[in-house]
Order: sequence, then C-alpha cells, then structure tokens
Amino acid sequence: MFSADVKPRFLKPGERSTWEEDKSDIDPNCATAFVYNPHVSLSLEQQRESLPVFRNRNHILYLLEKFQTLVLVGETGCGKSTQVPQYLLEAGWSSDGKVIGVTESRRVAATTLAARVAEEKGSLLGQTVGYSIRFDDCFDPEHTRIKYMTEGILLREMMADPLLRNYCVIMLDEVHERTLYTDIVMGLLKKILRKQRNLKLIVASATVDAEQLYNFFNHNSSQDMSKDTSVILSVEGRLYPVDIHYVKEPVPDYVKALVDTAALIHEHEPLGDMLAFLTGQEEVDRAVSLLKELAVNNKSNLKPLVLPMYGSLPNSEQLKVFRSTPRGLRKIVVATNIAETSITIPGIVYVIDCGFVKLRWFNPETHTDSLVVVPVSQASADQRAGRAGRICSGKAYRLYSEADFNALSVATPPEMQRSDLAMAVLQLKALGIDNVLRFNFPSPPPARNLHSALGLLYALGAIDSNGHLTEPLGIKMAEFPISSLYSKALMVSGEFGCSEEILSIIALLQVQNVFTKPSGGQNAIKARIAKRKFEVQEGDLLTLLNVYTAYVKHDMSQDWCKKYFLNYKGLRRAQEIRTQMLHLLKRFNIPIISCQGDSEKVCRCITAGLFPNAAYLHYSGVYRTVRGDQELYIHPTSVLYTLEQPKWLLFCEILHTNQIYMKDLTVVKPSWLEELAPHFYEKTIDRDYSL
DNA sequence: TAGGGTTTT
Repeated sequence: MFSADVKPRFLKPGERSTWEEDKSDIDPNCATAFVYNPHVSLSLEQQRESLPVFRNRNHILYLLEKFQTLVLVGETGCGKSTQVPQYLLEAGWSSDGKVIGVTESRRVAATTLAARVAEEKGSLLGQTVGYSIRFDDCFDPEHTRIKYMTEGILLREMMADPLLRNYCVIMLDEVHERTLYTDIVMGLLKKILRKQRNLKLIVASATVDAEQLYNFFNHNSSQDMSKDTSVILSVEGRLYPVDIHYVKEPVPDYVKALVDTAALIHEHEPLGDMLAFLTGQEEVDRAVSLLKELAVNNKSNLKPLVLPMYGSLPNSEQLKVFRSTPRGLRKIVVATNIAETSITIPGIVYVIDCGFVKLRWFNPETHTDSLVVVPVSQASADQRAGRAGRICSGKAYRLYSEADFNALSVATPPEMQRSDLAMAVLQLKALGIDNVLRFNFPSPPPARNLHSALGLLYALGAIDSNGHLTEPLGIKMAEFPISSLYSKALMVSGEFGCSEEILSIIALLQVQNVFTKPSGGQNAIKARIAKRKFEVQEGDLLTLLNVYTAYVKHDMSQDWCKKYFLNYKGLRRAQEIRTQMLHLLKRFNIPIISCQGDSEKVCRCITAGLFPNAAYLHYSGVYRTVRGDQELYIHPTSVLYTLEQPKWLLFCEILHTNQIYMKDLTVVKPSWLEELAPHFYEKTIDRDYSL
C-alpha cells in the first residue's frame, strides 16, 4: 500500500537532541513545583525544614493517629507532596512492610516527585522511594516504602486487590483538580476505609472543597463530633503576594483588551515576564499577531518577546517558552489553560486573565462532547493569578469586574459531572459496584449520564439486562485501558481475522497528533502531501493503519517519521500501547492474526465495535447520527473531507466547537450494521437516508 | 479547513 525509499544514515552525537524530547519532559516542575528554590544553597535537610509544611509535621502525624482521613489543605509551594510521605515513613508508618502510596493526576508529577524525594532520602530512585506510571515502573516490591503513581494505576491496583492490603497510607494529591479518576478512587476509598480500619487516607487539596471532602469521608453519622473519622488541617503556602486588578466595565472583546493590557504593562511596568490566558488556539494566535504588530513600534529599550503556548503547538515551539529570557527582552507568553496547571513557566511576574476557559461537556441526549467556552471559576482565576507570585510579588490583571468575579462559581465542576461515563461505569462494575446509580460519588454525576453509559454498555453486550457484567465479554472489556467501543472491537477482532490490524489502529487512536502540522508555509504543504501518501477512501482509521504498517516496515525509524511529518514520539507510544493490548488479547486467548490486506474484514470488525457511532447522509445533504439524530459534519482533518460524501460512516469522536464535527471516520455499508448489530439497527436503519 | 487540558494492570 505504501512505499518510500530510505537510505541508511548515521547520526552524529547530539543530533537527536531536542526533537526526541518528550513534551512531558519539558516541565519537570508540574503542579507541585520546584520552580524557584531560594534555599538551594542549604543542605537538603535544611531545605526540608524551611518548608511551611514542616511546622505542621507533628500535628499531621498526630491527626493521622487519631483520625482515619486527613483533609490537608495546602497551598502551592508548601511542600506537602514531597514532605508528608517522608514524615509518615520517618514516623514508622510503613515499618511492617506496607507502602505509603501517593497519587498524582499527571505522569510527570509522579516521576519528578519520586526523584526529588529519593534524593532527599539519599537513596536510589526505585529503592525506598519509587513510582509507577503506565509503561514505566520504577519500584521494588520488596523495598519500596513510598510509591508515587498516577490515579489510574491505583484504580488498576484496586482491581487486583480491592482492599489495598499492601498500603498503610494513601495520599491523594492535587484532589481539587477533580479528574474522573480522582472521583472514582475517592468513592471506592470511602468504601475501603470502612472495611480497612488500619488504612489511613490523606486528601490533599486546595481550599475550595475541603469542607465537602471532610464531610464525604466522615463516617460519623451522629452529632457527637468526637466520633468524627475525618479532620481538616490547613498549611500555608509559600507564594508571594499577588496584586489583583479588575477592569471597571466589562470588555467587549477580551482578545483585544488582553493585547491592550499587555501593551500597557509592557510600557509602564518594571522588568518581569508576562503570562496571558485565553481559551483556544485561534485566540492565542490572533493575540500573538496583534502583539507582534505592536512590538514593531516598540519604543522602550525593553523589547517584547511574544510567544504562543498551547497543546497542539509543535514541541520545538513549546520549548521556547521555557528558555530564560535574554537581557533586554520581556517574555510575553499567550497561553491556553495549559499554563494554568499542566506546565509552569518560570519567571512570570504579570498575569492577564481573560476570565474564560474552554471545557469539555458531555450531552447525554445527543451523546456528544462539546467544547464550550464558559466563565472560569474563582478557584481557576486564583490559580491563574498565583502564576505571577512564584519568584517575587506579582500582579494579576483580570479582564472582568470584581462584581463579576464574586458572581463566578467557586470551583470548576468535576469531570465526573460532565463526561461520558461508559468506561468509568464498566470499571466500577468490574470492581464489584453493581448498582452504579447508588454508588457514593463525591460529586454525583447527572443520572442521565449514567443511564446513557449503561445503555451503551448494554448495546455493546458488556452488561446484561440486569446490569451485570457479562461473562466473559464484559469482564474482559473492563480490563482494557481504552474506550469500551474499542475494547469491543478488539475482543471480536480474532473472529474477524484481523486482530493485528485492529490492534494497530486502536493503538494509534490513543495518540493525538499522529500527523504533525508544521507552521512554516512550505513545510505545511509538504506535510499535507506526505499525509496524502497514506490516505485511502475507506477513511481515517485505515489511513492510520497504513501509517503504522509503514512505520514498522521502515524499522520504526525516527528519520523516516521526520521525512513524512509524522510524530515519532506518538508512534513510539502507540507501539507501547499496542504491545500492552496485544498481551491482553493473548491472555484472553484471542487469535492474533492478520487479514493480509483485506480491508473489508477490518472495516467490518470496526463496525462490530463502533456501531453505536454511526451517521448517515440525510437527503438534506447533512449527516445525522443514528443515536440522538444529531446533525453533523465531517471534520476538515478527515481524509474523507475532500472526497465524495459516503452514505454511511462510523466516527470515533464528535466535537462540538463552532460546528458539530465527526472525527476519525470509517466508511461502512448499512448491511454491515444490520448484520453485526441487529439488536441496535433492526428498526433504526429504516430511515429517510439517501440511498 | 480546524485544534481546552489530562490519563489507564
């Protein structure tokens, strides 16, 4: 299907430098950061004692003796993530061989914190202190006493040992971020704590939700507070004060207002870098180009260095933001929400906050995810402002009035309340939570979201009409760390004779940005031409298969990827994911076979998993989903965008931005739907689609 | 012609 000439090429030392660097490596500071360490000249021991949390050391230990759950409110920079686990270790909590487990919501957080704590303990990483993240374990089951891990890993460990008997203390870090996994893990831990009276829990969070968390984990149902099982402790942070400035009147165009504000700060305020928050790439690019226009007329000695920052920005461009600002320049970074928690840009003294954020929102009626621009929460606004106070006192400019701020919601709704829950429900059921509607969620999701998830799992055959996991399909599907539609396709791929191909496709679907998008005009065209070599009329999924096949054929070469504008890091990750899923299929005795280029087999197998995501071309010329009857369009990045519109399609994702788009498409025949999902399509197929 | 941000034995 694909051919390319490759000549062997030898690399000079260092030639692979920045290009190979993982995005996640660019910021070792993450949420709990070591961005600036004024005590760097002190000994490690002295540094530890200078942290604000140190003053609470004995108090923390005392409270944990007395209460089962400690809600630890610790502001950024107080040192809780690194110190508290060490206090527990020093106090002998894990002397009986049990482990102190600390969960983080990001992979980099888990690895960098573990590295730092190992250093403080003067031990090798992976010995007393270790970490566990997907595809990367660094701990010793015999000797590791403090284990940092991602939340998903702890959930997986719960599947193997529902009572977490290996652990003496679990510390959930950065709980205020309230990811889907935080909430699942908290709900489960509440149950576990009742049964495991010796297990202690530390819930580390920001101020906003402390009271709610305390109530959630308090098993005391009486009025007698001496019987409380949970308690709150607050630890001061070590941020410098940030002056907050509000606008008097609402601004009509916040992008323009943000540019004007940045120009004013640059003109009037002393040295110090600037960070401005907008909601999306389009806005960031617009603001950056406006600022660059202004920079041409810059009269002061201090020249502005304007840089964009967002997730889909090529790696090399992102790295520019982290370089220290040369003398005579002022760095002005215009960023999306990526700079609120995921990355920390050093040297920021001024922050501008547009007051809005783009959030993903699930609509159970239409089964669609939308990206909606909504006002930020107070917690989010404060987090943004705090970015200005890391090295010295700073200033934050909010492009909304103080009254507007006071009217904002206190915290962003947890993901649990705005996500597709199919996977979460499947995993809860695998953990023995039969009635998810009555599960004790820290923030219960809308019942309709749960019903939508249950309906989907039933259609896939993962649960029966009583809501029980089916044996073996449902039980096995729950073990895959991927969406239920994909795990269904994988589970049947042996019968269709194309498990090799489905593995490759689904692995690549787990990676965003397989095709890189260079910003330069000439390279952008070259990248488009390169992509065309992989494209096939069957759609995006088979195009991805071509990419993976060619990647393997060319020895997974980085140079080859570069030549075809493919994301080497992404492909390498896909290969790891593929291997992980391959092991699962083997364990489930599913034959690993290739269809040898018979694309219909692959498309039919995709249909067997993705059938709930079908759309047909209505005679109006616009597509409609079978579930939800939602009008939608082919996304411009699809290979089908420029081809004649097929009658029937399966999509992997719907994105509701300015328009409703389907992404990652596969062309199917309606007869396949009737044949492979008769329970779902016997009536629905008889529609007014244009045949 | 369009892209908030994470993450999974």
